[in-house]
Amino acid sequence: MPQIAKVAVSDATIHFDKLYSYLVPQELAEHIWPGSMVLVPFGAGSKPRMAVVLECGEETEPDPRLKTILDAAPEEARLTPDLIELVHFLRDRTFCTWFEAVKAMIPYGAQYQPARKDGRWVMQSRLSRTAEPVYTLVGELPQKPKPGPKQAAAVQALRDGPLSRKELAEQGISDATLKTLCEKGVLSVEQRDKLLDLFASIPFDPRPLELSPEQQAAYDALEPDLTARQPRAALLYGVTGSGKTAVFLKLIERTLELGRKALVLVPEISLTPQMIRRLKQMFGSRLAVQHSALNNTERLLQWRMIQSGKADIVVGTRSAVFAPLRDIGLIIIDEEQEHTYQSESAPRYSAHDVAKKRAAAEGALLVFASATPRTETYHAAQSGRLRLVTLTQRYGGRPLPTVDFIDMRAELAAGNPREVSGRLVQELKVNLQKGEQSILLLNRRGYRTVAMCSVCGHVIKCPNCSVPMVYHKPQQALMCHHCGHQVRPAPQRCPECGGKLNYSGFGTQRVEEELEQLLPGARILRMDQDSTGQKNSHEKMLAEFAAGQHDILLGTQMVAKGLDFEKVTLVGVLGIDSMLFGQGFRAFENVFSLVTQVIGRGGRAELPGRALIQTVVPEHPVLKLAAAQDYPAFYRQEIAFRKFSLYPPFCAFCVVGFTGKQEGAVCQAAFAFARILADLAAKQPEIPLRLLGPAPMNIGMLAGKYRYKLTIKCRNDAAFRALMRGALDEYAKQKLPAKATVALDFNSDGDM
DNA sequence: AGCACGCCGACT
DNA sequence: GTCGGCGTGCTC
Repeated sequence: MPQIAKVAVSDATIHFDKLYSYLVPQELAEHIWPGSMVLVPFGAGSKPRMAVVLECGEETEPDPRLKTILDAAPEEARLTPDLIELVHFLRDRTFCTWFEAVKAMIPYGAQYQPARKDGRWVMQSRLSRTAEPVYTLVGELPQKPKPGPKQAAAVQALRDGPLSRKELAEQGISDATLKTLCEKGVLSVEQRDKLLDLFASIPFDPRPLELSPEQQAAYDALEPDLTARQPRAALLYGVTGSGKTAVFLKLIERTLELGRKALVLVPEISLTPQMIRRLKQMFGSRLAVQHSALNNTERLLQWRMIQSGKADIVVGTRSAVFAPLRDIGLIIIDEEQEHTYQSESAPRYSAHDVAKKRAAAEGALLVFASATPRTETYHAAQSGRLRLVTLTQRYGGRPLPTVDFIDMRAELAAGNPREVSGRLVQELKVNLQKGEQSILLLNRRGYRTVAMCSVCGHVIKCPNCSVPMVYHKPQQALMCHHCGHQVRPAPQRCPECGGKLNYSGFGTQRVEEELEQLLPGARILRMDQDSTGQKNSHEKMLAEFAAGQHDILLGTQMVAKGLDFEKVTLVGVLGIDSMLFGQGFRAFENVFSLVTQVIGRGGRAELPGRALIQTVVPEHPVLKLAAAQDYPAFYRQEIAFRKFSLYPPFCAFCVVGFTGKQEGAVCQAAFAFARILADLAAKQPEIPLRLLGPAPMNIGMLAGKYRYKLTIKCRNDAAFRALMRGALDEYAKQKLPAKATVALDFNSDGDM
């Protein structure tokens, strides 16, 4: 009986994304299972495409038009049954295509591409180098023919132990130097699997965990949920500096004792090194890592390590939630309020939802942790759907920093044209004299943030995006922060009327310059996307600051996170108002979280901390509550607002986005979809929903594409999703989709 | 999205 | 009479 495989093909769009049946050739029969990556002929030209098998079966009389699978990948590239289940889950929840879901779960290196071999189409791994040369010092450097400085440096670098070619290259030692030294017999070289090298420098140094009574109580509250082997979820709400990590470590330890595995998610790469360090010290080499700073090979090898059961703990960013771990007993989502847990491109999933699904499937304990949880999460804890565990004491009983507001209206009235207030300058000087460090937060990069005509009021916007362009001093150019478009040199005259352009608004570059003038000799470290361009520079900068090489750390929200700095006693918050009045229903929550975090950076060790917040609305309740670090009060206020305005958690938000190059077509598509949806919804009045729009998105044009949205306040359940699926099918039947692309987003805070 | 099939204007 | 314009429809 002929074997049939149903596959999902790559590069499908939503209106032809379905499972296609193919004949399985005899010679591949052994290799094709659900989850197999295969190569199939597709379309009129039967061009080879990548696909993944989702169902296998037999048919007595298959459709004679069926084509035959060309090739299949080896077994190690196969999706496990639980990941196949997640593919279905993602497609159902995020309205992505089958293959988009598959791609999100498989690292690039495990993906394949079509290639031509001996006149046949085969699939080829995108990666071939899984090993790298490692050099070991085996002899002394002969002094006779005087060695060059590079050779000496190479020998010096290898005194502490073997290093890989990549690590040596980072120190400026070339292949040629290494080759010569090998020929001289000073070094030996061997090929080594790359995965053995990752984090080898961190020593295995387990120490018994000492928990404070409060931490122990938190652990004791969570431990029964861990041993229950049932789906359980909890919120570990702990104020900044209360030592949530110690509780995580204890829980992980217990998970491993139970013979199960642990998955730890962190919001961004810059926070992984610390988590890796602590886990590695405590648990040794059975730790795998998944995040975007790994190169493709590293990522693949870590992935294979997980898949083959050689990892007990996985730590990583959002996509690590798909790690092919088996028998997961514990999933931790640290800093759960961070928006990086939401994917902003297809599949538009949230790590929370995937983690919930996995915890349910595995009978695992899922722990959300934060000092400033999302309103939805805290609400779930309040209503008993999550176990609420609280840590209220700062480590070592340290007091909260004292917080003062600086009224920038008064500052302006007093004639200070600068962004940095007189009071803040005074305090910075005090810190400089005492040799203590300061952190300044300004969540805007660049030098001048607006270029406006003094005559006609025209604001220079990006030609591809409807956002003002920002002047960057190093490049002497106007730059678009969305698409990267540059105008160089920055114009002096209005392109509309020829009037003089005024540059205003403050970015980190400008404030850095002001501080240099006001505090001559101060060592200022500016940290933003422009200054952390190269790989690892972010980490290096934080390490330098921690080592006391700078007096002031000035930067965007990246300064609010990361290492603990013992000598920081002053925190300044600048330009927070624009965020406070920003769009999206999460604006207050985001401000509260950011301000709370950055204030918490100060006064961590012996020295007490203080913070200054510059604002034109010092009476604003969100700022006041952040200053008091009073999350429960903030929550009470926010939940009331959410309830009154019908925002999550009291409803779900579904944003349908329409993008395309012709505004007319995009707008028309949005209205057509709204019509279709309204008609369908009218037939099912029992499904609660409210349609808002269509309307242009907040950024009406991005990278040359017009953007419209249709917002639906709804209940995100199976009935609603079925309704949306129906609307999309109907929409696809009409001819409009050619000119506008549709995308659904259930995680949005009002825009896309 | 690509690609082929299909039915009307300017070329040999 | 033919080459090619891109409208329409399908992709196992």
